[in-house]
Amino acid sequence: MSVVPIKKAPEPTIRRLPDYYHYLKWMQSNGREVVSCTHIARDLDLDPTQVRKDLAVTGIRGKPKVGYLVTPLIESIENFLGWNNLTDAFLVGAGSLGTALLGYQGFKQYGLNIVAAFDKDKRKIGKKIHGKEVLPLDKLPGLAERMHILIGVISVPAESAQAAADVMVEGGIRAIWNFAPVSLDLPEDMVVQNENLASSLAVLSRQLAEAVK
Amino acid sequence: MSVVPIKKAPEPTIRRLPDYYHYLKWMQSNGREVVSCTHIARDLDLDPTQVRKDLAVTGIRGKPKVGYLVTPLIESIENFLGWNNLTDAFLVGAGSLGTALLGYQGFKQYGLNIVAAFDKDKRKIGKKIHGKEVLPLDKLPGLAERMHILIGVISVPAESAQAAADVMVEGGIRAIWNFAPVSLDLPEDMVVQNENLASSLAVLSRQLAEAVK
DNA sequence: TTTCAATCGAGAAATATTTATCGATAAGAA
DNA sequence: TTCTTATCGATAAATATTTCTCGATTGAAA
Repeated sequence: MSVVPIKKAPEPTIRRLPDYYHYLKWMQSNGREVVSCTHIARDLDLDPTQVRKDLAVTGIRGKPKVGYLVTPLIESIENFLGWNNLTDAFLVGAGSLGTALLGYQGFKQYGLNIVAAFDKDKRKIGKKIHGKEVLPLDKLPGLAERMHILIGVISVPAESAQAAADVMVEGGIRAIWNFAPVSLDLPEDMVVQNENLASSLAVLSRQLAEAVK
Repeated sequence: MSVVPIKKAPEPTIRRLPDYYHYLKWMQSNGREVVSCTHIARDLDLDPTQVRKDLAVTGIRGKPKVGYLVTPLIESIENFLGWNNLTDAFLVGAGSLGTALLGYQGFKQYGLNIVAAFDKDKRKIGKKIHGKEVLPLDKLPGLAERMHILIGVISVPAESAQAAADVMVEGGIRAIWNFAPVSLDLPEDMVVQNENLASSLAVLSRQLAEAVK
């Protein structure tokens, strides 16, 4: 009965939004001021109607014969994805993957700011990685609560992932970006995204097998 | 008219296969010999029928009342995904992401073996990263052809990605795993998987926004 | 001013994917 | 042996997503 301000969009659409975003940023840096779905579709190898529907979920409206104004469209996507303001996050697992994630500056562009790293390995604790100190894992709940951290990144081996997730839940974290290849057992109201390099590789392998058969 | 040995499976199914695979490996290491879709579904939070259909694409057959034998099921998935034998790959872009990918031992489990890295930056050329020498980019086509390399990994910044892809095409590479946030313009018969961290982050951001609204 | 072409937005149709239903089968208990 | 239960495989139904169609709108050219 209540008005729902955030209507749910299809996941495939949300997944394509960053592609549009990068494309539009590119257009913008080239001085382009307007762009139509037809062109976006051609360049990104998609269906024009699909592009139109995808962009529509962000609330933007285009003009017939012209298309969309690039800058407002970018803002609309940023706003829809919450990429216009930084959200602080904690990372657990300062191994090679964790180190790479800590060093990747690009996340800021996507509204994610990893402010601290945690590990249970005493040899790693105290070290600085890309300017961020590695803290003992048992400090996470207290700090997360105090700093109102909402997002956690898990980059530990599969066998430690559930424990890392539990600590995050304890600290009041609401969303987990999980790079470990396991499915986490979490309370209903938690949000999870499993980042699965294996999945993409699976699709690639399969398509390659079909292509060279 | 010809018999097609490799039937095409839905992409969502292929993407879930690695999850089953990891789960089954875990079951196997726990000494489990049989497992049913019902159990897999419960543990992985999926629909039992969906699990059954997914596994069926790999060609396995289960037994009523029992389920599937774990080991043959694992082999069936490995076989379907081509993970039972290593495919050599080249990587272009020895920056921080490239370094992380070169250091990640897990890919071997997924049939991918990165054997060499390439970069156009002279300061990086000649260096060894995780035991693999960084070679000049212009050597790629010749080497790829000679070594019959089929898979290329792109971990360069967005603006260099198309050039990297072109070099790969020139060297006869057939499948590209693209970590740069751009859509590549490639010949029809090339296979591409865009690995988009931004996509997952987009979904995570959106779900978090909905959850805390 | 009128005509034309490009594009949007909305809704319909087509396709893909997920979920439900049901008869058949196999293992173990009665 | 017969009954019961868990599960499979196949098919049908439901849902989600993509693609198509078409009238309306806008800007630019005639």
